[in-house]
Amino acid sequence: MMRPTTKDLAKAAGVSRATVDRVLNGREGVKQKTVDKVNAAIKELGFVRNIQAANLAKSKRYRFVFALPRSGEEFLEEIVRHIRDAEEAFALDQVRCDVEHIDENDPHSIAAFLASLSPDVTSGVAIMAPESPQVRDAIFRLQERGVAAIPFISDQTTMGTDWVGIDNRAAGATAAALLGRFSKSDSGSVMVIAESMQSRDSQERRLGFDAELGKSFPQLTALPSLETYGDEERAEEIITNVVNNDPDLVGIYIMSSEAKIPVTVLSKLPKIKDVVTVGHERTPFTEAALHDGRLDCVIAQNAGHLVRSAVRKLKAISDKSTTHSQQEHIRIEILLNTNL
Amino acid sequence: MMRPTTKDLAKAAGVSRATVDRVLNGREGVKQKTVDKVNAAIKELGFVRNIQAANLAKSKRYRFVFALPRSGEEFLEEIVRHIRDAEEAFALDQVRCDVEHIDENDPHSIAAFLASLSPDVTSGVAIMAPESPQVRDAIFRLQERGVAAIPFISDQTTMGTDWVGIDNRAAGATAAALLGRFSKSDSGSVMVIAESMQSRDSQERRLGFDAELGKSFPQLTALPSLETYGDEERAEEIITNVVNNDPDLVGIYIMSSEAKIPVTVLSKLPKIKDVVTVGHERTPFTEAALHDGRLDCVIAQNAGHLVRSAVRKLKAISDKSTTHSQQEHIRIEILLNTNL
DNA sequence: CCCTATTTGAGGCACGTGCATCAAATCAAG
DNA sequence: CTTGATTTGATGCACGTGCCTCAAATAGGG
Repeated sequence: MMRPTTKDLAKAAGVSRATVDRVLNGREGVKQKTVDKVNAAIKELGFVRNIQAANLAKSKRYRFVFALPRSGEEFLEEIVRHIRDAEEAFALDQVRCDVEHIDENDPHSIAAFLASLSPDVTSGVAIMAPESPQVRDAIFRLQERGVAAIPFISDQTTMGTDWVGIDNRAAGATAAALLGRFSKSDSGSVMVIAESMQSRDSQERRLGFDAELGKSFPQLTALPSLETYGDEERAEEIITNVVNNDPDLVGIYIMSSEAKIPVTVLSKLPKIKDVVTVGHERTPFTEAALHDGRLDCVIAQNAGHLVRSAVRKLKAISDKSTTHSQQEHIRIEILLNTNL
Repeated sequence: MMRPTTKDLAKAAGVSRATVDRVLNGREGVKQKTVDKVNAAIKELGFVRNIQAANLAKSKRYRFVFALPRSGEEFLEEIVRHIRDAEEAFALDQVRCDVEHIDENDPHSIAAFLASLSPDVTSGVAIMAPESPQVRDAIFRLQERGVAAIPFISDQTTMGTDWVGIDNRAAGATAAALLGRFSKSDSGSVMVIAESMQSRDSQERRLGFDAELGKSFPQLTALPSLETYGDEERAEEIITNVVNNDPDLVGIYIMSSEAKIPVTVLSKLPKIKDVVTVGHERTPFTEAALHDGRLDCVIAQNAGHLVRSAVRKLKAISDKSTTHSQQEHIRIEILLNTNL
C-alpha cells in the first residue's frame, strides 16, 4: 500500500541507509557488488524516490530561463504572458521562470549567453532560436554542466527527443487541407506568404503544404513563397502585385507566426470574392480577424501548453525522472470563429 | 528570495508557531483578534503554505475515483486508458486513481454509490453521469463531508465553475461550420444522428449546430434528429431510410460520442457523392475513418487533457488551493487526416 | 480580589530524503 | 600477519509543516 522508502530499500538490500544514499545519488566509493544489490532491491520493491521530500531536504528551487528572440510579435507576447501564468501555476512546485531576450540572428551571442548560465543559479533553459552549429554545441555543453536545455518552438532537429513544439510539416499539410476543402472553386492559384523562408519552420510548413495540396487538391496551384521580411511596405507591394495580376487567386496561406501585416494589407485591397485565407497562431489579432471574416481559419499551437510542457520537461530532466510523453505532445489546433 | 515559512509568519504576527498552526488549519479556540493578526501577516509576507512539506508531514496520499457509465464505447475506453496514464503521471504527487462503473440510467444507485464514499479513503471523485436531482444532492453532500466532487464530461449545469468538459453548444456550432464550409453544394439537407436526444449534451450540440447552420449556411437544412439508441439494426433501418428517400442529402452530422455504428452503416450503403460527414471524439475507429475518408472531420475533446484536468481540479479542491483556469479550459479540437 | 475557563506558548516527534562526520569493518598488498 | 587504503555502518541534523501534550498566561465572571 505505502510506497517503499529508502529505509525499506536498505533493509531489502541488506545494507545501511547511508549506502543506499550513496548509490541513489551516485557517490564514489561503493563496490560494484553493493551497487548491484541496491539496484536489485530498487527493482524488486519498485522504489521511486519521493521527489517532494528530496526537494524539501535540499530546499531545492527550480529556476528556468526562456531564451526568446527580441521581437514585437504578438505571438511572442502571448508566450511571455503564459510564462507568467506558468510561474504561478508551478509556484507550488518551487518553480521560477525568467525570460531573457536573445538576438535570433546572432548565433555567437546566443552561444555566449548560454555559456554564461551556471547550474547553481539556473536549473534549465528553453531556447527559441533557429538551429545553428554554435547553438547546438552550446546546448550540449550546458547539458554536460548539469543545466537542462531544450529547444523551444524553433526546431533544432538534430537534438533528438527533447523538443517542445509542433510538427510543422503536418501543420502546413493541415493548412492545405482546410484551404482546399473550404474553397468552392474548381481551380485556381494559392498565394503563400512568409516572413522569411530562411527558417527551418517555414521550409517545413511549405513542404507539408505543397505535399497535401498536390495530393488532395491538384486543381489548386501554390505560387512561389512571398517573403515580407516583416516589413509592411514591402508586404503591401508584393501582395498587391499578386492580387492585381492573378485573376485566378482563390486562396491565401499566411505561414508566418505574425499574420497581422499580411491580413492588414489584404483588407485594404478591394475584396476578392471567394478567397479562402488561412493563418497561424492565436493572438488577439487573429481572434479578431476570425470573428470578422478576414481570416477563415487559423492553425495554432497552444501557447500555454507549449510553456507548461517546456517547464515540465525541464523539471523532469532536472529531477532525472521521465516525462510521460502523451501529455507533452503539442497538438495542431484548428481555430474557426465557432471554437474560440 | 526564500519563501516565508510558518516560523517567519509567527515572528511577523508576534505569536507562536503553534498559534499560526491553529489559524492555518482552522482549529478552534483562537481569539478573533489573533486570527486577524496572523492573516494580516500572511498577506504582508505573501505566505503560501508549502504543500509538499505539508503532504509529507501528513503522509497524505490522494485517491481519486472516476465514476463512469458501464459501456463498451471506444471513447470510454480511451478515457480509462488515460486514467491509467494519469496515475503514472501523477504518481510523484502521491495520486492514485480508480475507475468505478455506475449505471448512468439509475440516478438512485449513483447517489447511493456516492454516499458510500468516505473522506478518509477517497479524496475526490469525478462523476460522468446525466444530471439529475438525486446526483446533484449527492454531490453537495459529498462536498460537505470533505470529499472533492466534480462533474466530468456530462454536464451538471447547475454545479457552477468546477466542471470538466467542453462547451457542447460551441462544439455543435463548430460541426456545422465545418460541414457547411466543406460542402461544395449550393443547397441540400443534413442528416443528424444521435444515440439519444435525452441527454443534455445532445441537446446542446443540436442547438449549437442549428444556430450556426441557420446563421452561416441558410442554404442547408438540418433534418430532425435520428436516434439510434445504440442499436445497430435500428440505426441501419432509419439511416437507410433517409439516404434512400432524400436525394438532396449533402451532409451527415453524427452527434454521439460513438460514431462507429452510423459510419459502419453508411459505408455499407452505395456511396453518395459529395456528402460531408462529421463525427465526434477521437478513437481508434474515428482515426481510421478519417484516414480512409469515411469521416471528413472529427470534433474532439482531448481525453488525456480531460482526465488530467479532472485530477488537477480534484487535487486543488482537496488542497484548498486554487487552480489556474487557463490550463483547465478544455478546447474543442478539430481533427482532419492531416493533424492526427 | 480570586477562581475557572479560555487562549496561547514551548517543545518535540514525525514524514522521506540529503548530507556530513566518524568509527568500524573489510579488503588488498607487502 | 601487519599495514594502510577502501568500503560500509551508525548517527544526527536539516528541510517545512502537521499534530500532540503540557504548562503558562490571559480573560471573564462572581
